[in-house]
Amino acid sequence: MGTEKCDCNIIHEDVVNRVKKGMPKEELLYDLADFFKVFGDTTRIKIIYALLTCEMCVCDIASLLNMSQSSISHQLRVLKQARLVKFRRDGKVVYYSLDDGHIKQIFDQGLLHITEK
Amino acid sequence: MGTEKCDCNIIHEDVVNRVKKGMPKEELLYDLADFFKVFGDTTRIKIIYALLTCEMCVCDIASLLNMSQSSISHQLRVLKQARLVKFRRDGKVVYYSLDDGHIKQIFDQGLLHITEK
DNA sequence: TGAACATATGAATATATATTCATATTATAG
DNA sequence: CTATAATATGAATATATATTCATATGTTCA
Repeated sequence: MGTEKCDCNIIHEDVVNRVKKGMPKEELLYDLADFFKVFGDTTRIKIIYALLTCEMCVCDIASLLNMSQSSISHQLRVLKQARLVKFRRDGKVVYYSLDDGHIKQIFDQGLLHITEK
Repeated sequence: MGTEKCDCNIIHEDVVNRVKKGMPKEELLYDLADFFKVFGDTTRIKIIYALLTCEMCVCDIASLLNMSQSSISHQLRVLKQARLVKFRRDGKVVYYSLDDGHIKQIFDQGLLHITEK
């Protein structure tokens, strides 16, 4: 070998091989990490929580979180790209709302973990 | 006011106030983002997926993922701090395993989202 | 048409974080 | 006790990303 990145011996080769077989495809794991990355930011978490109550326009979200319109808009783009929010335009105003049914359940599972013990 | 971070007008003050009331505490939202941040990295996702099958030692995980022992150890520390993995020592070898019952469900919800449509 | 407003976005900056490298710690075997 | 192996960890580096700033785009209304 020689070009192994791993700098230690395989202690349990059978285990490693068995686990390797059960691992999902690299790409799927990458996408999954990318998906959770979206939830890994306080601002985005707050936006999502707000939208759990009702749809809101960009200004309202900025007011609610006391943050700049620009930063909210940037984060809404991230949420949009992750297909977590959708929007509708009404004149000058753009209303954002949630576009995923799993969010609440994912949040609840997360809350279960952090409030546990 | 004047010291408002938000640079736009509140268009729907009633909505903002209503949503504000429903928002969880700042600290909880921060903790939740911190929790999901742990899942937002491919290496950690892979480690967790591996441990879903069975407990593994550091070397085995490094071999499995073809990464250095050090980086795996660093990431295991993150997972440990997030109370997502636990470990037991057997001589020189340290075995890691999952320490949370919600992980599988959270992953499944995430997979539902990314494989949808 | 043009002024005003809501939103979007590119670039710059600041900050967070993943990996590497070198080395420390802990345990076993001889 | 010493050499070796498995793991842990601090510091440095490289990379990702959140926010800001300036400005562009799109829409309404006078």
